[in-house]
Formats: sequence, C-alpha cells, structure tokens
Amino acid sequence: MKRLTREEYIEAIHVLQKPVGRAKTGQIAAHMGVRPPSVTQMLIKLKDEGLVDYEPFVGAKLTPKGNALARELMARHKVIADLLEILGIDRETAEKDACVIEHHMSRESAARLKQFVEFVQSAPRDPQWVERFRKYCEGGEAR
Amino acid sequence: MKRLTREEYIEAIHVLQKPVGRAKTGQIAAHMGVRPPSVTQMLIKLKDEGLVDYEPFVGAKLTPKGNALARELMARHKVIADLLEILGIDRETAEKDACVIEHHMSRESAARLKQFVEFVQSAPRDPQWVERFRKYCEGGEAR
DNA sequence: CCTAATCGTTAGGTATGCCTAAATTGTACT
DNA sequence: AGTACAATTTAGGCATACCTAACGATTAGG
Repeated sequence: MKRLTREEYIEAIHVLQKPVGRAKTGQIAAHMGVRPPSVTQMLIKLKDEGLVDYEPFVGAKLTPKGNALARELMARHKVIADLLEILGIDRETAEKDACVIEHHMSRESAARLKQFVEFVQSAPRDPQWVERFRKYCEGGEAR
Repeated sequence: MKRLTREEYIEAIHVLQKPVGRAKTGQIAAHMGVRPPSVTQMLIKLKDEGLVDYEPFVGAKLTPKGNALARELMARHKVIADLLEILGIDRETAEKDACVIEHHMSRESAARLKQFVEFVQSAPRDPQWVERFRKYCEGGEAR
C-alpha cells in the first residue's frame, strides 16, 4: 500500500480549510483515503513541527509556516501538472501524477521544469513544435 | 531518512550483476547507501517473490522475471533522466531525480514522456526551440 | 435537557525498511 | 593445514505510517 507523506497532508489541509478556515479529521481522512485515527496521529506530529494548529475535536488549520509550505508545494504541483498537460496527458491523470511526483524531485529540477512550462506558456500560443508533437503522438511522424 | 523500494534494489542488482553475473551483498549495500543486513533481508524477500536468484554467501542475480522488470524500470528511468537533461539539468542530478521519480508515475504519463523525449531526440538535432529555451534560462527572454 | 447517533481520539497491533551487535562462513597467507 | 581477517548472515530493536476495536466527546431530535 502507498504511504502518504507529511507534505501530502499539508496539501490536503490547505485545500479543505478554505471554505470554513478549518479542516476536520473526517474530511481529511476521506480526502486521502485513510482512516481517521491515522489522521489524528499525523495531525499531532504536524502540530509538534509547528505546521498546523490542531485542536482535538475541533479541527486543524495551517500555521503561517504551514501555509508557506503549502503554497510552495502547490506551485510545484502546478508545474508538473501543467507539464504533463502540455504533453497531452488529461488533466485528471496529470493532477494525480503531479501529486505523487512532486515530493520526490530536487529543487533544481523543479525549478527548471517551472521555467520550461513558463517558456512554453509564454509563447504566442501553441508554438509550432507543440502542434507537431501532438501530431507525432497521434499519427506517425510529422517531421 | 529515505526508504528504498524493492524496485530500486532490482535496478541496483541489474547494474552490478553485469560484470560477473552476480551482485554481492556488500556491493549492493555500498551502491545503495544501506548496511549489509538490510540487503540480506531484502534479497530474501525478492527471492520469495521470484525476482532474484539469491544464494547465501554467494550473491544474487536476477531471474528472467526480475530481468524483465529491470528492463522496464531502466527504460522508464532513462526517459525521465533524458527529459531533465534536455531541459538543461546536469546528468548527475537528472539521474538522481529519475531514480526517485520513476516509481511514482502512471504508465500513461511515462509513455507520453517517452514519446516526448523521442520526439525531441529524433529532431535533426537541437531544434530551434531547445536552443531558445536554453537562452531563456540563462539570459532573460529570447522570444 | 437528555438520549441517540455520529464523529474523534486512545490503545494496541501490523507491516516494512532500516539499524547495531554478535555469530558464522569464506578466504588468504604463512 | 591453521589461523587471522573480511564478508555475510542472524538476532533483536527502532521508526513510521497504517489499521481495528473500544472508549469519550459533540451535536441534533424529541
């Protein structure tokens, strides 16, 4: 089975706390596909590390430090998802893969990937080679 | 600390068995940055799964099944490392990142990335946009 | 208010990969 | 062949993320 990381919990809380300012244990558990006790346990750890403000029976919300981390993670996440989408992966799979990949890459590679995505996105629009790449994927060769 | 996966052991054995046909416990341990007992333990598990042919005090080599898996993993690994290298990451970092990323991506995305790398590599050589991207990374904008 | 259902936490246990220390096997040199 | 050294395995623990079962708190309906 897949083991989730602290960072993935941070992201989940970031998403879930938006509506009401707090994420509840049950929500987090459902969102991440684990059981509530696992969440409680992790929240205690994250609290010890100063990343979340956790109050039993009430819920958790990110501290400033946690929010900063979340923003960084989300940015990295977006880059990877964008890259995969540029290459023709459907958004849903791209999102899913980004989730698991993002935590495992050096800052250096992440930064470079970000530049690449920006480079492509800043192009007039659909630069020729993206067009050609799409064709290359479907039909045979287009070059 | 980072926990290694079965697949990473398979790859290491694949690399190390080439010269002599077998990888020894100590070699694997050194190569992966773990202690010998951890390797022995893992070799026993991999043997139970039919992936390696392990004989105590002699060494380990991949079974046909293990070799097939290794080839698949190496191919995926190469794609990711190639992509990062195309984007300007030095080979060493690219290799390192590929190691940790490859196990966490869907087949779909892996396949698409492979197509992309092939697409770029099949170009006459250094297509214009790669050139421009490199400039974009160094100086300001080049478009 | 007070009980019932729901949600959360605590307690205790599993799986997995890693470690150190000690025992065992293999090897090389005299 | 015998002994000293090196490599490997065994034995016993630690850490981490997960689980189920049982207990405690919260909330909603009467």
